[in-house]
Amino acid sequence: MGFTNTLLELLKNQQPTHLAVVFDTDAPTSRHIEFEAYKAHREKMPEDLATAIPYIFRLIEGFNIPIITQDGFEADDIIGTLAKKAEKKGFTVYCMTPDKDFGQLVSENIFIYKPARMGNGAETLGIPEILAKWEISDVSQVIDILGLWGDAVDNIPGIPGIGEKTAKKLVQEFGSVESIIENSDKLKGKLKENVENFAEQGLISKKLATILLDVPIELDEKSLEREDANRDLLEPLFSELEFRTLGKRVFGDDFSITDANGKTGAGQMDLFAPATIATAPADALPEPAIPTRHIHNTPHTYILLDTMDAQQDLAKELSHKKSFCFDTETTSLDALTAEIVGISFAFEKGKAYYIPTTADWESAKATANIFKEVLENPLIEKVGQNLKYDILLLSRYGIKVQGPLFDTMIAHYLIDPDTRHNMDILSQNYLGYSPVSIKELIGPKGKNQLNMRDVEIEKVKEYAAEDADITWQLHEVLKPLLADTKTLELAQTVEFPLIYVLAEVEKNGVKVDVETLRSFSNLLQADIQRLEQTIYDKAGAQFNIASPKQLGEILFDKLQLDPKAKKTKTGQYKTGEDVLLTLAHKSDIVQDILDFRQLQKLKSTYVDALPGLINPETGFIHTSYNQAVAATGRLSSTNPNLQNIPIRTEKGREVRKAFIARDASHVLLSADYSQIELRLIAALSEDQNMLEAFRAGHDIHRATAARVYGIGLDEVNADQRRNAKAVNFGIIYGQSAFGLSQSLGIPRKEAGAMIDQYFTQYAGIRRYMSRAVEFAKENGYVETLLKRRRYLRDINSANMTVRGFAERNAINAPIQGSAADLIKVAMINIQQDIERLGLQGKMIMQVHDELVFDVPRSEAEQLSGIIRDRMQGAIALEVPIEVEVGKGDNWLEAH
DNA sequence: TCATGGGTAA
DNA sequence: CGGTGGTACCCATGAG
Repeated sequence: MGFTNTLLELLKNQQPTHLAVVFDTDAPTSRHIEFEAYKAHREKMPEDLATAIPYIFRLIEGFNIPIITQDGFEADDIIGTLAKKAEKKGFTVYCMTPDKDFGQLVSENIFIYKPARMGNGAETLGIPEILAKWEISDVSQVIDILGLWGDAVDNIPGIPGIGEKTAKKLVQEFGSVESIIENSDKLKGKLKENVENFAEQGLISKKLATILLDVPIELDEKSLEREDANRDLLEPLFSELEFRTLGKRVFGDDFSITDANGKTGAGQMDLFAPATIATAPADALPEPAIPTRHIHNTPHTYILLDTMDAQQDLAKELSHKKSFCFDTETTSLDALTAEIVGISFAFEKGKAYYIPTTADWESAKATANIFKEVLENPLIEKVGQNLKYDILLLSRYGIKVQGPLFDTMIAHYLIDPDTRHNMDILSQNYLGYSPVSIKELIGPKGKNQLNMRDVEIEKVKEYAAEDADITWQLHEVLKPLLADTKTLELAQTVEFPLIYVLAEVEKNGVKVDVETLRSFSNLLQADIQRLEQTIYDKAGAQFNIASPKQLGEILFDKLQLDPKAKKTKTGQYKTGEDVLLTLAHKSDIVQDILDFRQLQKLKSTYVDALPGLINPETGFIHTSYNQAVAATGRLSSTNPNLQNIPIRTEKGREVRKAFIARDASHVLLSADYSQIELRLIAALSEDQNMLEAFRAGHDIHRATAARVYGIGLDEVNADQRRNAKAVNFGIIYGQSAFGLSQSLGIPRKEAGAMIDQYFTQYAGIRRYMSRAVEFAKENGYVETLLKRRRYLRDINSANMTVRGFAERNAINAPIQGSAADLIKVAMINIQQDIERLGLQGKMIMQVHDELVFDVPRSEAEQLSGIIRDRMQGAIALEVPIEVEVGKGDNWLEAH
């Protein structure tokens, strides 16, 4: 589908006059001959391509596209050579292939064509885009970066210790791999060492990455001229593959599947996306690459309002608007300590206002309060980028923002969750406009970075007003895109209203008992020291146990615990928990090390870190929820991450005891969805057996064990239940038989048999899984109950690992994402009830399937009921939803 | 400051 | 034949 879609889109958008598809052949190329490792890599090409290729050829034949191959040369080289020749003849050339492969080729007439992803228009990458993307001054330097950094996909090694950032920096500074090697004396330390020791490898990598432009092949443009598609060939193919939508797109609505049964093989089919080359005469090119727009070459009216009269006039004007954009400039990124420096407003393209405030808190508050009425007006929509920040900030100034929201960051998160959503990138991509960088204003990150307040007001005005202007413009672009992707409703009914709830939860904060943590810390410290000593004694040496490097050397060099010890890619021994566990029987030092690690982790990450995160003003911990990072729709939590507080081990649970109610008159309520993901998979798959188990109120893991082992419910023993539980969870994530055997410590065959048996019993679930993958292959995305989308661009990849990843996501994203939908709806409804009823209880945490509240004892019962009802009733489903509500003085008791 | 290895949660 | 569930966050080390 990747190939098919891309092809259709190209034909439609670019309307190429000439087109060819280029393939590799089996014949060895110079790279194979010169570089052994590369050869090995290339020969590993998956055999399932073989099943796909017949379809591909039929498709290409159906579209009447010539195929070009050349023994001894790789497709990229052929395309490169032809592209250069075509360029000389005045053609505009589009290469469809990853940009890292073709970056070096891009020139005036050669572009990389990137097909549209849903919600994202098709792009052509020209010189400016490549330069910006790679941060280089010349397109040929793409291969220098690959020479240094390498490329895992194509098995190009690069130079060890040099990642993407370092590679870019070095190339910026020295220009090429050769020059870096020549000037290696200007480098320092390990970097210098690596460049010198691996110079040869760097050069080889560069050569491997270089596209050859001297393939002995002629450009016969006559033979590449486009011809009409051959319907007689394509129609049966589309029918066979069940490409209904595509068929309609190509042949119009009268196309229909003729034989729904002839679908054998479609499931395993793999349509890969070979590089294609499309050419069109230069004068027929519809749109030239747009030069980057920025503040200096774009007309704009940014107005500084520094008198109260002018500010009041603006406030009045805003009060008549249905919608406006606002943005605050502050002294810090932390909304709970930041102070306002100024506010900007925008409501028409190209025009914005900036209102500065003084450093004095009261006077800043007075200025902000001029806009209190419009900001609190429940009928006016507020547009912004990351509005949660502004809402939290303003709440500290006594302004309670109300009304519908439109957050451009979250809007884009719904349009395409896997990409980035910061304003600069959105502006570049959707407006073709490059905003003033914050770095230009306050300097680069570091100790010398200025405070927004230290910057000249004129400059801040330009920056701040531009921000509001861009955000306003983005909102105009993104809103229709939300509609196009059918996510507008999700945005307006769930994600945007949730912003208020999250702001509230963050503001409420969690109380932690510092004393509990301090004394626990001391206990841990004593244990850690004892273990340390034991380990030194057993090892016969003192070393830093927390250093994987030193630990590996002790275990495998000195103690020789495993002659076949595995190493990481940097040559260190692997010392992860799974590795150590397999060695536990060889020496009891291993268990000591594991214990040491556990305690050390607990102490440093939780016990000692949490007190430092208490806000001195409030005495509470205020985490920050990010609503736009997890591609499945889940929230994430930072500073601290309250979503990974230990619970599985005895000692870990101690940490939870330190999370307490705000005072003796309050208690914590913890409400937990029970097995929500399994219930959702049952509902989505409509598997009758699993639905029945839930409806009957059975323990689902026990019920599964009974089915898988073919025994009665009460005959299930603990082991069988444990195994069944592992399968249930494995299924959700698309775990393999190998994975299951690992996590259960049983032979792979046994695990495989269990999975087979599972699917026999729960045939609906197997059907759901293949349906999800099919849907993704057909549509390029999957969706949740509330139509939250996730695009899976790799779903048709030829690379088994990459494709497998996409396939697992196709199965998992709707489940995990629907669970996220559910709890988000519940959160909004609960918060509404709390406000409507004027309750004092507060929502203080969300942990994916759990909500925690800090409530007056007198409200505990009433709120428990509300919470349970709202969580159970969030979305009506064909499966009963169970919520467990617990109560206690601390989180552990409540959970 | 950055990369790496490791570990925690749902 | 080898590799074999995912995401997100945070910590310490080691070298700059």
